[in-house]
Amino acid sequence: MKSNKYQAIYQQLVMKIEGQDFMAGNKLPSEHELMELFRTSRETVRKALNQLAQNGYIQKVRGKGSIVLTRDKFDFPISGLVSFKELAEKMGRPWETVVHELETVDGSSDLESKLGESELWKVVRSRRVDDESIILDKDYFIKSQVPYLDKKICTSSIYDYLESEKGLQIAFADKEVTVEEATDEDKQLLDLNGLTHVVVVKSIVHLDDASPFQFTESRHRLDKFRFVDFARRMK
Amino acid sequence: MKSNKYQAIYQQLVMKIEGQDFMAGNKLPSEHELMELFRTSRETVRKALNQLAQNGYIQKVRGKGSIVLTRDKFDFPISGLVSFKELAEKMGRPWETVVHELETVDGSSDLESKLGESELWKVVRSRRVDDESIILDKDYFIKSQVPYLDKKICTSSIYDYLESEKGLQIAFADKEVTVEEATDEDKQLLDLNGLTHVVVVKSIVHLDDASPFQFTESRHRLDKFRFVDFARRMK
DNA sequence: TAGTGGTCTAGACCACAGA
DNA sequence: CTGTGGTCTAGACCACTAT
Repeated sequence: MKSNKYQAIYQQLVMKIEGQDFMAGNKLPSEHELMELFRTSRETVRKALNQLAQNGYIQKVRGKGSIVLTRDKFDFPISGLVSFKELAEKMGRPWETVVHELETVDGSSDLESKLGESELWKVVRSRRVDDESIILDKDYFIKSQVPYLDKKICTSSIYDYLESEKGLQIAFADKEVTVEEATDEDKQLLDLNGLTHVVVVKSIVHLDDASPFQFTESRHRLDKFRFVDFARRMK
Repeated sequence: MKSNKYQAIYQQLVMKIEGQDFMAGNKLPSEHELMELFRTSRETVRKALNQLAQNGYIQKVRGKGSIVLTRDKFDFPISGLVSFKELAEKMGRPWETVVHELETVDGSSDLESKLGESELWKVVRSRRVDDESIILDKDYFIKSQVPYLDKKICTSSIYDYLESEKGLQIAFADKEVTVEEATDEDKQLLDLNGLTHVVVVKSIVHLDDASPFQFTESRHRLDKFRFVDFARRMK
């Protein structure tokens, strides 16, 4: 997809690792060997290797080499930016989205301070898997960034629409995970089966130019929640 | 501390950002300017800037510059590797650690597959803040990596001991966050106040040479749990 | 000692934003 | 058009691991 040399090298190495051509526990070819193999400079090889290390494929050890790590633990990777649609497709489960609200609101002072705008879209959706509503998503979008929305777009994937139709590029998100008592709204729109609490993931999503454009509150049924993180000590 | 040039530049820029010398929303000096300012090459400046971007201090935008981000949301950063001691000190609260178990065990087949060893230390500790036990930590260390442990070390910080006394360098950790029903042990050792579930953070910690050496299960009281994540779309 | 990854340099060309 | 960041090169020296 990308013409970048180091990304192409990264992708080829990922395929070889996932295809077990390079086994976990073994060492990757040295930077010098990869340099000749891909007919490129060492810094370019190193960019690809750094990306592999950041994504948990290898661990680089000075004087030794790059060790391939086991990826078994990552059968269900949610770390990072993952939309419900991507998640559901990864799980290979039939899923469904129900739109409960789609309206324009004036942001409360709380939301305004986070998004810096007052005209917002409010979208409330529940997510059904195996005939149970297990996630309640409450999204707020800045209307100047997202002038148009309809029920059909909300039912499929708003992100797909924004990226493909509007050319908006999502860059990064701050997330906060807590547990709260279930509200009346939660009890009404989710199948809680008597559970008294929900896991709440709040996030602020930013665009490529660093401007915030979305605030999301995702309320999960306790027993269906799982979050995977890969933390790396950066020196 | 480090003689690396790019880390020194990174640290100086962090100080200037946190000291508001560079204000949020404004742009950092361009790479060319920083190059002359620090009398170094552009790639070295870029290494420092990439580190700033990864840690959420700036957002780099092609054709424009590097924008300083607001850090208000990060008043309570747990993302990454944070020991209970670091966390408690950051909160500025008086805290206490109670050691319930400290013994050698043969790893179950489940643990062995994760750590690849059978001789393990098992340490069970609860963490008290404001006279309430809110976290139950169950740690397993590989005995060949950590030959000696005693109650005193467990009461303060095992990590401090390992890093300063044994020279072990922690490199990265895989974490998984879920919610489980409280066990009898949870009810006994935590002040649950009738709560029926606990947040469970399981993690595998690796050393610099990529070998796993610790498995931890950290069980948190629901209402005292908070996890902050900073996810960045890597292209 | 030979081989590994870590840092650093001085240059080059490209893609993009803005006046 | 100029200035910005993104990629790439071909070297150099250093720190560490193994033998």
